[in-house]
This record gives sequence, structure tokens and C-alpha cells, in this order.
Amino acid sequence: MRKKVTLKQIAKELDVSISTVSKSLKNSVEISEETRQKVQAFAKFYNYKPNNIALSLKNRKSKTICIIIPEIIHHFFTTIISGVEHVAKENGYNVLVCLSDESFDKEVLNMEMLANGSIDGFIISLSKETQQKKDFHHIAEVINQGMPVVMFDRITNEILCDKVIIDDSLAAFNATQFLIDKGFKNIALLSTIDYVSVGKLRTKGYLKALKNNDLEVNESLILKIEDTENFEKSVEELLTNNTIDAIFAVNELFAVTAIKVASKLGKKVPEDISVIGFTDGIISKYSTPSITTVSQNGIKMGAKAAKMLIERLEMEEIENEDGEIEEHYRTEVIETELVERESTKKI
Amino acid sequence: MRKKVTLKQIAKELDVSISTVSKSLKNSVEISEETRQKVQAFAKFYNYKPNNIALSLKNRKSKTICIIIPEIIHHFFTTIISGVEHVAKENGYNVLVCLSDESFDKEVLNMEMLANGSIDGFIISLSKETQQKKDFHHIAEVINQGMPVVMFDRITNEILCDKVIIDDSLAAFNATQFLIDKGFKNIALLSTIDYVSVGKLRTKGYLKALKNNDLEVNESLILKIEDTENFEKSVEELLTNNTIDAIFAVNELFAVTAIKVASKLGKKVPEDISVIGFTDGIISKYSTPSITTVSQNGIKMGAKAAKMLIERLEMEEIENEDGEIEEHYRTEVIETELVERESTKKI
DNA sequence: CTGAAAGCGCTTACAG
DNA sequence: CTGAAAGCGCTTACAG
Repeated sequence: MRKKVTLKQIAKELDVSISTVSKSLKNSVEISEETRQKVQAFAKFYNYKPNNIALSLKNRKSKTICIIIPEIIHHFFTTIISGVEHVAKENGYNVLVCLSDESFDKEVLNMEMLANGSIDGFIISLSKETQQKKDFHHIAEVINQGMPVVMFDRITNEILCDKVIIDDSLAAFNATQFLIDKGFKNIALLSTIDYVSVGKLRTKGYLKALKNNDLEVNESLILKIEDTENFEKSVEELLTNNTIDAIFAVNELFAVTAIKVASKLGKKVPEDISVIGFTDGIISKYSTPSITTVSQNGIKMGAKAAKMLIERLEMEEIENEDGEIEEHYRTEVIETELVERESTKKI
Repeated sequence: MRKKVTLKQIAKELDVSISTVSKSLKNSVEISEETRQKVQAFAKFYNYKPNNIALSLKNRKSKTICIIIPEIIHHFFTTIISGVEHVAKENGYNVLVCLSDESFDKEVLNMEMLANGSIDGFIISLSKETQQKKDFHHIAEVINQGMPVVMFDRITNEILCDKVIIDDSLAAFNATQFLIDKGFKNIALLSTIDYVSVGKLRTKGYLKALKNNDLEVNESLILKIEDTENFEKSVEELLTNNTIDAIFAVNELFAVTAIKVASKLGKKVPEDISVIGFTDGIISKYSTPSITTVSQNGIKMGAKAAKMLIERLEMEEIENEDGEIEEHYRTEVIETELVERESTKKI
């Protein structure tokens, strides 16, 4: 077993000082050509690589960013990670992935744990519990300490920082309008409970579309789902007790479940009921029928979030020299797109 | 903006030495009750948290493990991350996620970058390219430097280290036997090209099952897919040109595609063709018909890998004191399970 | 051209 | 009971 070699060992071996070794490896003109050559050859032979931790301590930056997501099983968050990872690597950053499991405490713990030198900045999508409690002190705290934070998707307006979102309300409006344009009048909504910011916004878009088209809002066609594990029954009741010709679901799990339930009740999609989902994930693509859906473009969103964070990190260095503080936070809106597939009736 | 406070600042503020502050915060009996109280109160007020990087440098361990996966879009790898993350956090470790994108170079780069103090150990599943090239020097190198590595799923026997696998061959054997038991004789195989270790093993299990039951191997029923993007056509040809009553696919993407193609050709699943997939992911669960599949239990696999890595990390500390080196590498086999759903005909 | 010293933020054996 | 010193592995302004 050959342990990693350090500057100190090289210095001792070659009988020069640590400074000389360090400078030689950086090809400093301060050092004679001869010494440089000697040191470099030796270092190469022993496969010297500087210790990242020592560099982090010295430079006061870790070249690591952390992304905190509520869960990883949602395909959307997976694509976010992919987008973040690629941009990070391109810029020489590593990515630490933390799962909050929709828990406020875990979110807080993760942030507190890591905000002490381990990482340079956070990318975060709030847990459900955090959105429910409306307690964002942990995020404010971190920002206050001078660590940049970028929020995406599940954000809050109570915190000032860079954000990457989609226009949830508009996207939902468009999806609903799409159904209305096809002549559907009894459009059901499968949404989440209101404290989930995106669910609320999507509900808003749905309502607006109905209103814009002078369609009456039928409250019994609106289902707000709390427990994302066992909601099939509620969907079944919804479909049994009402006349419904189309469904707008705020995520793909709800959409695919609606299709399953409909089929169980002997209603065919899209012949009897048209369905639009949200998030262009694996389910929408491979379900039968494949699902018409609002594509959120998670890769783009993740990439954008990483870009914003890294820009701010690199910017800070300059700022610090000037003593100025730049606080122009931006909110980027990633465009969405309606991907038409088999679950909506062609006209 | 309130920057993080350090021991040095506390020491200065309270007019004591850094050592005294450090010891007080650790509640050392060396320090008087009074001083301890004073320091602790002050530290609490200023929300002192030790700098992780400094601790890492001092302790020569980062409490961070890195998982390198070929891609994140495969649901299986997502579940692995989930398993790893939870065990890691439970034990006070952070998880760095790196994507090799199936590229040998990226895999090497990631390992070289991180094997210099940034992390304490690796969990890795080989990229396709690495398996094809059979070049594992980067892994050997890292192990040789004394950094533990745990390989999972896509492994190689050329490297000695801890491993977590499933018995791919046995699982494939069982799946095929399951089809044979239902009376099917013309069983097609959708596999990957042979250099992907798991594809090869699953093919082996399929062949063995046929042989064990005195069924002839019909080479034209075996499709080895290289390009996982555009293979629908090959599947279509397979289904058109042959009499096939069942299909065993080595992943869920192949399985769901087979179902789509079959349906396009007017063959119903499971009435006309039964299909078994591999990996119990989102697709298998939500596809219509839902897919009978071999569950790999990614969460368990990831959890096990993390456990093995962390055990070795904690073990090393003891070893180093003894000067002994423990090299009993283990290979854990995670049991698989056939999850029966709608895509296979009931008898 | 080379090296000693200070410093990044912490811990701990040792001295007083 | 308190603190100075050495050290983790590195960089860099400064002295010679």
C-alpha cells in the first residue's frame, strides 16, 4: 500500500524546503529551471496530487455545492440532479446530494451541518413540511452568513435569493385551456393540498382558465390530495360520482393513477376521458396510453440553478475585493411546454 | 451579514487562549467550570460551529463518501442513491454523487479528483466503457493508496474489494423458469451486449433455464441491444419474424418497449405474449399492463454498500493502531424477488 | 534563487 | 487551571 505523498515528504526526499517544492510544482519563475525539473519529475513519479482539504482550508472554499431535495424518487428531481451535476463538473465543482425526505428537521440539520466550510453554496427545493410550517430561518441564517443559496421549484417569497422556477400558474392555465379548446366542459382537477406552493399555483391556473372561458367552477370536480400513497379511492369516488370528460393532474403520478382508475371503472382514455399530467417523466412517456403532459425541463432547471449559484460564487471573490456587495437577486423562469401524447383525444 | 465565528475570535473576545476555548467547548474537565460556562454561553450566542474543513484536515478524514454511477436516469440507480444516502446520514457521512455518463474518462477523472482527501471512500458501479475496455487501473490505484472501494451491480472480478451484487444469473434463471412453468416454449430474450457484465450473466441464466428443461436454444429469439435509444425497430423485427409466446427482458425499458411494440403489432400482453422485465422501477409499476419483473431492491443494495464502506472506514482506524491490515473482502448477494403483475398470463 | 515564517481553523500532548 | 507549541497539508509575502 502506497500512501499519498505530501509536499513535506518530497521536500525531505530532495533536501529542499517545502516552499521550494510548492513553487516548483506551480512552475514559479522564482525557482531555477533545474530545481523545477527535478521536483516535477519526482512529483510525477510519486504521483503527487495536492490534498484538496488543505487547499480548501487555505482558500476558504471547497469547490463543492450541495443540493437538497425533498426526495429522489420523483423523476423530476432526478433530472434536476443531472442538470446540476453536469454544470458543476464543467466548472470544477463537486455535488453533494442531500435528501430532506419532506422533513423540516432533516432540511435544517443538513443545512446546519454543511454550512461550516464543507460547501460553498446550496441549491434547494423546499420540503413539504417546511412549506407548511412556513419556517425558513435556517435558510435566512445561511444566507446571512454570506453563503449563496439558489431555490428552485418549491420556493418561498419570504426569502430573498436567486430562484429558478417555471410559471406554474401559466403552465396550468395553458394545459386547462388546451382541454377547453378541445370542447371539454367538465374538467376535473387532481391537485395537492394548498401549502405545496406549486400545487397551489397550478390550481390557480386551472381556475383562471375556467373563468376566462366562462365555465363554472364545480368544486366537486376538484380533488386536493394529501396522502400521495393512498389516494386511489378518492379518485375512484371522484370519477364515479361525477360527469367528467377531462382531467388535469398536477403531477404524473396523479395522472397515471387517474388513467388506471378510469380503466378499472370501464372508462377508456382518451376515448371517454382525456388526461393531462405535469412533469415529463418516465411514467408519462412509457405509460399506456402515453400521457400528454406539461414538460418542466428539469435538466434545464438544474443546469440554470447551478449556473446561477456558481456565477454568484465566482462573483463574490471580486466583490470581496471591492468591498461592495451585489444583491441583485434574479428569478429565472424556465419555459414549459405541452407535450401532446395519447392520453388526450385528437379533434 | 454576520460571518461565521472562529475559535480565534472567541478567544480574543474573552481574553483567553484558543486552547482554552477549544477545550471548554468539548467540556474538558481540564477547564474550570466557570470558564467553561462563560465560553459555552458566548459560543452559543454567536452560534459557533466548528469548521468542518479544518476538522477534516486535522483528523485526516472528511466524513464524506462518493458514489459514482453510470447515469442517474435509470430508476435503479436512483434507488441506490437513496439507500446510500440514508445509511450515510445515519452514520454522520455526506454523499457526493458523481455521474460517469457511461464514460471511462469521466470515471477516471472523478476518482482522481476526489481521491486526495476530499472523500473517505468510493461506492461505484462501472461505466459501460470501462467494462468494455477492461481497464481498471484507476480503481486499483485508489485501493492501493489505502482508500476503500465498494463495487455494486456492475462489478469486475479483476479488482479485489468489497462488492454488493445480486445473483443475476440465478434471477434470470428463475424468471425464465417461471415462464417455462407456465408452458411457454418460444421464449425470446432481450439483453444487452455481452460486455455489460449483468447483461451477460442474465443471458447465461436464461440459457441455463432452457437447457435444464431440454428446450432448444433458438438464436434468432435472442436480441442483444447495443444502442438503448433506438432499438424499437429490432424488437419489431424480432416479433414479426418469429413465433414468440413469451419475452424475458433484462431491464424494464426493454420490457416496456416490447409491450409497446407488441401492442402496435396487434398482439396483446399478456393474452398473446407474456413479458417479464428486470428491475422493479416506476415503469414496471405504472405501465399498462403493469409488468412482472425481477425486483433488484436497489435501496437495500445501496444501503448494504454504504454499510460495508462505512464499516471498513471505521475498522481502519483500529487496524492502523494495531498495524494490522484486514483484507477479508466480502461479496454480499442481495436476494431478488419475482414480482408478479399483469404482463404475464395467469394459468 | 531558496527558505523561514505566518496563516487557513482546529486539536491535543506538554509545560507551567 | 491555562496557554504555548506543534501539527494536519498547503500557499505566499517577505527576508536573505
